[in-house]
Amino acid sequence: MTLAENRKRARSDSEKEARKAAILAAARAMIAESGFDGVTMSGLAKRAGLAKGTLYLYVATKEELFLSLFVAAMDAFVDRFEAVDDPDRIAEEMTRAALEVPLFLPLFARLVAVIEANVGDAALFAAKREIGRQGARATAHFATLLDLAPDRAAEVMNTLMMAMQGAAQFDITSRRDPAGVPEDLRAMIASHAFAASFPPAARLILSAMR
Amino acid sequence: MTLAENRKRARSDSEKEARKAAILAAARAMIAESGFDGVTMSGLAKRAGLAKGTLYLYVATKEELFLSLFVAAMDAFVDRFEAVDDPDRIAEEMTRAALEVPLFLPLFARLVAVIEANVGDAALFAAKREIGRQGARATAHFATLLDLAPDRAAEVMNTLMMAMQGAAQFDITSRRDPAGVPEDLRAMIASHAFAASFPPAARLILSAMR
Amino acid sequence: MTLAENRKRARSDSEKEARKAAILAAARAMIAESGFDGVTMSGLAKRAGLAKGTLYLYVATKEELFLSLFVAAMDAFVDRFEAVDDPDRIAEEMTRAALEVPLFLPLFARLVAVIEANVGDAALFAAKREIGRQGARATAHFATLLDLAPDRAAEVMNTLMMAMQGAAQFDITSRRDPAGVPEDLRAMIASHAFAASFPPAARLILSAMR
Amino acid sequence: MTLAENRKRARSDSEKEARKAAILAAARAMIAESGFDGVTMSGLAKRAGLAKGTLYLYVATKEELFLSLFVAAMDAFVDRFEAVDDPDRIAEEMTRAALEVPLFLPLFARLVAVIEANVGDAALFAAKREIGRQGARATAHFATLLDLAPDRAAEVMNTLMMAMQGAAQFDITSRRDPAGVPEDLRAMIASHAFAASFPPAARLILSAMR
DNA sequence: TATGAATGAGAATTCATTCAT
DNA sequence: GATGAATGAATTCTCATTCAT
Repeated sequence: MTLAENRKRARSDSEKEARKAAILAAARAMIAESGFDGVTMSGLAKRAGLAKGTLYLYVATKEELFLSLFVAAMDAFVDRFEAVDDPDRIAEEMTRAALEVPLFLPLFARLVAVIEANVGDAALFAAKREIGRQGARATAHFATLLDLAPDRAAEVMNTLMMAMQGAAQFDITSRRDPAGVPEDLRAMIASHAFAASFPPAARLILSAMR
Repeated sequence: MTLAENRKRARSDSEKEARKAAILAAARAMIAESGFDGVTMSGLAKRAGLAKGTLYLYVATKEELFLSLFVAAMDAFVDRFEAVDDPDRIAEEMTRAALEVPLFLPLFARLVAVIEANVGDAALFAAKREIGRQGARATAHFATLLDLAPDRAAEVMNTLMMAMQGAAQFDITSRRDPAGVPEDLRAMIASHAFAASFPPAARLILSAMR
Repeated sequence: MTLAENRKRARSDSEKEARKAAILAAARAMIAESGFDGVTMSGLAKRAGLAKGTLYLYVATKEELFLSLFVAAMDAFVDRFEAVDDPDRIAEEMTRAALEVPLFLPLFARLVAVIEANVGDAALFAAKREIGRQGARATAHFATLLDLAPDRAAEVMNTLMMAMQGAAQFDITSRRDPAGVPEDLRAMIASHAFAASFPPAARLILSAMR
Repeated sequence: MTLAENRKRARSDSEKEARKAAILAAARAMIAESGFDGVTMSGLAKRAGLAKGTLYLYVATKEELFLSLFVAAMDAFVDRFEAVDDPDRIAEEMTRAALEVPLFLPLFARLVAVIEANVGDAALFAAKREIGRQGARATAHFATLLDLAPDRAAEVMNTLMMAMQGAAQFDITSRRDPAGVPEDLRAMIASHAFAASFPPAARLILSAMR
């Protein structure tokens, strides 16, 4: 392998990654602006400054793109979780992290029923592996934090993540119709907001440790 | 209700309800056969022995239909939950009920991200009210069973339902690809099955009561 | 024929006519409110306080209904034209009458391309006869007014009615988009208003008489 | 353009225009065969040898298509009008041109009540501009031909075009039911044929110039 | 006569994805 | 690699009209 080849390949690789990153960024912007249904491949191509065909050189499928976004968001979420060092603030910090990592919650809520349902096996399994690794990372930190046996830590962590999944769902509903909600349903729907629903659930689950 | 019976006009209210029920039944059959995406309004009309236009007299939208199915399933689920009388078997009985009420879990998993996302406000709010009532019913029984204060019961019940929502999601994944799963992912995916994931989570949550 | 029968029949007939008139009135109101496309047979039935099936006992077709409305409007228009007694004000009075008889212009504009295109032969020919009579009535008055030979009067009258038909068309356009019209087209579109376009054309045509 | 030629991608602008022209041609053929209502986007796509989606790259709406056809016909009509050089034959030549430019009359008759009613603003305004230009062209030639002041020429031209609009409407009726017309209406309906109704009207209008 | 449940044809349209250039 | 023209499957939903009751 010559230096020239090397350089060329390297340049091309970094260019590719830059492109991919630009595409993901454009996708995030589109989602923020017009929601998940507002993302179309044509629109995304335009926004990323690419031709439609070119986009497909970097992204195999729209759902695969969402899956990439989720994996990245999950990664960021676990990063933040690993930074938690006060065992008494786990529920609060998980809540904050979930709310603050962009798109983490809405992507999590759509992960299975929407995204996985439209993704090829290869991409799905690759993502599963990565998500598994991230889960293990979180579980390990959790075990350290609370000084738990690995199995026990996994059990609690799983329960927390299930509850978070559920809370992510309810959160979608609670964002619907800022005002158009009938009086009698307002309180119920407001209570579905992630910031309101998840912390008590997490605390309850964590309290089972004592 | 047979095709022949269907043919006659539903003049009274009870006939209309019977027709609506027949449509829901046909929908359940279609889902069982070809999954949620396999349900089309034309196909459903044919299967129910109705003209397309007639179907629309009873069902405004495919998603509204799914919502009706979920409300019915939720009702059946709560009925079964109310029949539980042994406080030590709550986790097991919830699991059984969830698995045995037809379509309860897959509808629950799709409730927000798929169904609610495509339903008109009116139908959504009506369903929310009904679901709220059912939740209250479950909570009341739960409070009796464990002799809890209403607030405390609601908190635990909410947490259980969130975890069940999450477990319902993971369950979808675990049903994917009976065999085509790579060796290294098999265990993980198997562990996502509702029957495997929910009971320990439920037990953990309930254990926080003691 | 007994008195009783007579009464019954008479009552029934007058009831029928009252019904028909109520239907036409309801149709006029619906058109005024939501335009021609806003008129649906269901909506009309509801508005007229009838069941859909009952409506069809009085009106064979939606377009036949519009045709009835036009014939009535044309009748009113000719009535007003017959009241004109100053030969120097023909153009002005025709314009006023056309604008003031409710629905005359929009129905006239849609008469052929929309209404006749969807009407059965029987109804069409009946309407044609009636319209022919009304035309004759107008022509006769016109001949008197200007002291013209019948043929000559018919020729001028025909030309006036053709121009009025055209002006009725353009008038529809000019009512479109009160404000959303681009600057450069505003003058043109405004000049298409019936009140602006028809009088000079009528005057020009009438001037050929001198 | 044959089907085979159609198959290749229209990359350059001129290729695109050729494709658009091929679509218009196919539409004309369909109208000739089965009337305006016989034109469907699917049918048109098939006939033009294109996929439905491809058709939509070139034509946004069926009505927009008709509008394009009218603009083209109007252009051809004005071209023919500009070739008229004998001021004494204006009425005759306008009549011939209107009858001989394919689809000019039926499109003109449907222009407002049918076509414009179903076209988006953008397309409508673009067409209006073009039609305005063509009208100006006709008016200029008319002024030259009769040596009229521009305003006066415009006034007469407008009147002629209004009458032509009206005559185009009546012409539709007169083409209805070759034979099924009742005896007593035959003469009236025959007299509505454009060739019969427009020339005297045009002559009358033009006679006002002398 | 009145009712209103049932009918059903059908046409428009979108957008993810492919592939000729 | 990049481009963007071409593809086409697949579904929704309306509403005038009919007809069983």
